[in-house]
Formats: sequence, C-alpha cells, structure tokens
Amino acid sequence: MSERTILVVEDDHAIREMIAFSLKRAGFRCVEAADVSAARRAIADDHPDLILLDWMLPDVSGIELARALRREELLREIPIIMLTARADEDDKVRGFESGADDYITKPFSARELVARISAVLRRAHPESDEGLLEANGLVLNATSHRVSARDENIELGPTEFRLLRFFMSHPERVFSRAQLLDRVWGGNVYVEERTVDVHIRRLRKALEPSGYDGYVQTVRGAGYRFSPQQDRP
Amino acid sequence: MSERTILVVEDDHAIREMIAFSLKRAGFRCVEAADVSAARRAIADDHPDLILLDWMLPDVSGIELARALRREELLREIPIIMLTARADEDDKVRGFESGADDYITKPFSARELVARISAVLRRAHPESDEGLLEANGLVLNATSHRVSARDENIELGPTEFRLLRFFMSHPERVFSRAQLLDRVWGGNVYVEERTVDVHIRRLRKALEPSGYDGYVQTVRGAGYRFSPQQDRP
DNA sequence: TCCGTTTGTGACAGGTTCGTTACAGCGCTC
DNA sequence: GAGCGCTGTAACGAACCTGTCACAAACGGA
Repeated sequence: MSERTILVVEDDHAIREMIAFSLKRAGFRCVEAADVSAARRAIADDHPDLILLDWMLPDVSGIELARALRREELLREIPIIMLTARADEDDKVRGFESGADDYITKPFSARELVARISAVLRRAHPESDEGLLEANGLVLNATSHRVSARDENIELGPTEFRLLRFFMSHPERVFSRAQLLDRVWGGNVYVEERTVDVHIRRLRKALEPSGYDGYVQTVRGAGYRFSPQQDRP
Repeated sequence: MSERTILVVEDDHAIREMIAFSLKRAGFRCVEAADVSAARRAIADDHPDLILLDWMLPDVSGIELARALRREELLREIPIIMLTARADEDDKVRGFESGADDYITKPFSARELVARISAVLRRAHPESDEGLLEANGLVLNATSHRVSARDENIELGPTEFRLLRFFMSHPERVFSRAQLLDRVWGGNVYVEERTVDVHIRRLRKALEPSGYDGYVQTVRGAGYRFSPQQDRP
C-alpha cells in the first residue's frame, strides 16, 4: 500500500510535533501547518490523503476550514478528523463536528490516533475499480489479483503486476521511464530511472513462457509500450 | 445491495447539510426535512428506508413524530434513529426514546453515524443470506454455525468462522488486511493489521486436516484471497 | 566501420512482507 | 478463584521483493 500523507493542522507547537512524530513512526508521510492559511497552502502543495484538524486555531476556526473545504468540489473527498478539547462542551459547536469523518478528544494516545486515522482511511478508499483487462488471451483480473495466459496462471510480483495493469489499461502508448515511475510507482518516490528497465525485464521474463513477452516493447530513446496489435503468440 | 434512502429531519441547516453530505459520501440516497410537516411529505413521497430524527424540532417534537409514525400501520416498519444533545441526559427523555431503534448523542462523527445506520438497516432487513455456502466439499452453514469438510466436522473460533464465511461469500477476490478488518471485524474497531495474519493462520490450521487450507491464499503485497478454483484436496 | 549512447541482463545487499510461535489479558464457566 | 477458550500483540526468522550496480549487448549516426 502506498504511503499516505497526513496534514496536521494544530497551532500548539509541542502537540503538533508529538503528533507528527507518532504518525511518521506509524509510516505516514506528515505535513504540518500552524494555521488555516498555512493549511490551505499545504493542501494545494502536498495533496494530503487526510487532514487532522484542531478546531481551535488562531486565525479561522478549524470548523470554518472544514466547512470551506467541503464546499470546494475537488477537496470534498479528503477525510477530516477533528481534534477537540474536552472543555469545549458547547452542544451547538459540537454538533457541527458531524462534518468531520471522526473526531478525537484530547488527551489521546498515539495508538488511538493511528488507529482512528487508519479506520477513516480504510473507509474513505473502499474498493478499487472492478477491472478485467484482456489482450489476445492475456487476462489480468484486478479483483482477484491474477494474471493468466490462455488459462495458464502467471506469477507476478507486486510491482510487475502494477506495471502490467498500467500497460494493459493504456495499450499502444509509449511511456517514458519518468512517466512510469510517476504512475506505477507513485508520485513522490526517488528511484533511479534505470530501475524501470529491470522491472520491465522481470515482467518480460514472467510473460516469456506463454510467449507474451513480445507485447512489452522498447521504444529506443522514448520508453516502453504495451502493444497487443501483433499476432497471437 | 440496492441504494438505501435516508430521511434526515433536523432543523439546524448546517448540521443537516453536514449529515447529508456524510451520508451521500457513504453511498446512501438522502432526503432532508427541516420540520415535521416537511418530514411527513418526504415520507409520503420518497419512502425512506430509515429516518434520522432530531428530537428537538420547531413545530412538533421529534418524539411526537416518532410516536405518530409508530401508530400508522404502513410506517411501522421504518426504523428510526434519534439524534439527541448530550445535555438531555434526563431519564425522562431517554424513556421517550424507546420508540426509536437507536439513538445517537451529539456530538457524533460521520463514522459513528454511518456505522449505526448500517447496523440498524442490517437488523431491519435481515439479509436473505443464503445460509449455506459450499466450495468443493467445504460446507459452511451460517444458520447452524457449522463448518464441515466432506462430512467431517471442523471446529472454528468465532472470528475464524466469520472470516471463512466472508471469504466463501466472496471467492476469487483479494481483500487487503484493512478491508478484512473493516468487513469481518467491523468498521469501528481498532486492531493492528497484522492481527489478520494470525487469524488467517488459525483458519488455515483448522482447515489443514481436511486439506482445504490451500484455498486461503496469500497475495503478497495485496492481501488474502479465498480460491476454490484449484483441484479438490 | 567505429564509437558513443541506450538498453538488456544477472547478481546482490538490504529491506519488506509474511508465517509462525509465544504470551498476556479478558470474559466465561464451573 | 481456578481453568479454559478466544483475542490481540510482539517478536523472530524465512521467504521474498526491490533498487542499484557492473558489464554485456544492441543500436544509430558519422
């Protein structure tokens, strides 16, 4: 599962650091913001997968930010978890919290924090697209995570599977190594471009016994292409 | 599963919008009403599957509406979830709530809301779940809570039973640990993902004597899959 | 042809994921 | 309260995957 980015919006420096530390240790990428304007910048720059939002902020209240985000079409999908202090017993205010996907009352443990974040992320990205890709007898089933060549099963590693899935959903189109790294490996990873070659090789090797390795073609100076145009193997 | 319609009866515009937003995102169809008379119209027009009812309303109290609905023959079936403010902890109030199928105290998170609605709907429309699941001689009887392999009884713990039942009703499909936690353990429970591995192990161990353990397959980097495709054990 | 550039290939160290076992806590029965 | 089954977590090793390198091979232009 690819790394998830969490934006932490909290004015108290010490608390923010604590949270960031816990999240990083739990394997999340973490972006911090001390106020709403910084948060807006971070949202634009880092495309967080989830926002952890203190509701008491210096400039605009966290609730205002939450409601504003909900109104913006592109940002509606980002789940929000509210941080509230126990003292804020005002019902009216608390009622508004329903705009968030979850809320956590201070004080809270690092484990609870991580658990709730995981739960919300789980719910936010439920199931991926139903996908059956086919090319001249080469079948990739995304839901069962299986690849077969004329009913013969093909074993692929995780990266090779993603690579083939990407290729099969964009046939007859050349992708540079950089594009492949971006779209198969995921946006912000630092990996040598030549690494793509190696995985192409591994994919070809796996397809070789069934004769489909020719479908993965090299375009010298440009990148690679998946081309099922030619005759059946 | 067909789309379910929820009627939200709540006078506070902001809260109502928030709720509606959350529900829509969770895949429900959503109808809104600000007062009891609007609610009655909505019930007649939209035939909601569930009513979310604030108990403090401008014209008639939510409780009155609930009791009135209960008296009407055709509407008895519609489950009702009450929304109450924390301040109203009064026993007297709680007593009135007995007409509802569940109640939620403000503040609440979207996650809690969705979880409770799902639970009530599940109870109201008991899934005509085929109580008998079969896969190449492996039989799971949901009603008698029994599992047998070729007439040989198999002892399973509660979690392993639910796990196997879930797998058998979704064969040939990969589920991530997160999805399994969500759908077998239940949405709002906070458990380490690796815990899934241990229960997979326990399930396999229980299936081992009869040779069915191979049906529970690991998909590295993705999750687990139940696959009765291969040869009989 | 030659030479520089690009790609294929095999090996490998480090890291990650998974299987497995052990164990403590909990609720239950007796 | 002891005994028991069930659950979730931790820890360890094994299997596997990954990114990088070094070198070989292929290619293309001069």
